[in-house]
Formats: sequence, C-alpha cells, structure tokens
Amino acid sequence: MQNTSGKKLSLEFFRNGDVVDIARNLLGKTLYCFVDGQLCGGTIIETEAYRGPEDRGSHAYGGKRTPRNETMYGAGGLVYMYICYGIHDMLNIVTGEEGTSHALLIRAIEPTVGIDVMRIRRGIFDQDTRLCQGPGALAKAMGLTKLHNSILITGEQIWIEDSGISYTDEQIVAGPRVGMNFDGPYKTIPWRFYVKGNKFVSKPHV
DNA sequence: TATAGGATAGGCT
DNA sequence: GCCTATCCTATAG
Repeated sequence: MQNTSGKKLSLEFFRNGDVVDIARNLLGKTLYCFVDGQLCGGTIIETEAYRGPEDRGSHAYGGKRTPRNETMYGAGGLVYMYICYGIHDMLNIVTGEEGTSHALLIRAIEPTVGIDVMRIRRGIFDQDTRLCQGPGALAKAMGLTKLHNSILITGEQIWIEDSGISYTDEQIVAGPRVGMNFDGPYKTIPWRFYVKGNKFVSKPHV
C-alpha cells in the first residue's frame, strides 16, 4: 500500500456549503479508490456542479425523483454513479443535507497512484494524459461502476484527501458544462471548473 | 410494453 | 470535425 498521507475529507466537507463552491474547492484534492485490491488515485483537476431542482442540467431538475437518481436525495457524502450513453459510468458526489439533491461530477484527475493498473484497465500504454481524461474514462481507470452507487466517499473503497494543493482564482477556469443539450440559462452557466493549462483536463477546452 | 434518447469517448474522414 | 457504439432509464401508450 502506498502513502496516502493527506487528510481525509470528512462528511461535513460535502454537507456544508453550496455544491458549486464544493465542486470548485475539490480542485487540487486527491481522489483515491481501492477496488479489486488495487489502490489508484490522483489529483482532481476538473469538476462540474449540478444544483438540485433549479438546474435544468441536473437529473433532479424540477424535483424529479426516480430509482436511478434516488441517491441524489440522500445526505451529502454519498457516491452517485449512473451509466451514460449505455457505456460510460459516471462518478458523482452528493452534497448538501439529506432531502436536497445537489451533486457534483468529477470529470478528470491527474493520476498519481496506481498508474500501471489504470493503464491496464484502459488499455492505454503510451498516453497517460488520457487515462482519466473525462468522466467515463476516469471511472473505467479507477475500476468504478454503478455497483458503487450510494456508498460513502469517506469509506475504505473511495475517499478524498487534502494533500495541501490549492489553486488561485487565476489558475482555475470556470466555463459552461459539457453536454448540456437544452436551452436556457443553465445551458451556459459556468459551473464547470478545471485547472488552467493542465494536460489531463478533458476536452472540449474553453 | 415499447421506444426515444442521454452529464461520452474513440475511431475514422 | 463527424459518427456511432451500446443499453439503461424514463416516459408515454
């Protein structure tokens, strides 16, 4: 087992504050997963916020509640996973108090631990920047699937640590979220955050 | 019960 | 840049 000497983020981190702020604050934190006996991890460098019932882009838009998105209504700190386009698993973290439905999507990390395992899972051996570049790729590299839905982000399988990395406002880009196929203010609201110039950020770049 | 479509990624033109 | 795999989910009938 490799060193993960940072401070594990508590449930309070995800329960207090606005999902948009939390998504932004996660940049620079380290995501770890221990799946199939393999430890993988990396620096979070791209996130998106989905702000509950008001947000047209959210699965919980208008207060919609179905078996798929039920996890979003749980207390902050739960992992919400679902499949997109029938192929890609997406890693989200629920925020806020129980009964609210805010969540953030982790879109990309810069791998630092278990890179060899990620290469095998992804079948990519010559371009490490692609290993976790995009939400579907990230989940695959980390070994995460919808089977991990509704587990805690503070457990033994998946957690986030503060390793002391922080970015200034000038190092963070806030732009429109990816894949918003509808009209209205939430189509372009700048709730996608990423580290400027980082080679591991997913396309499209703003 | 049927069917349209999606918070993507990779390969091809 | 465009195309589509692939399949679960939501929604309508």
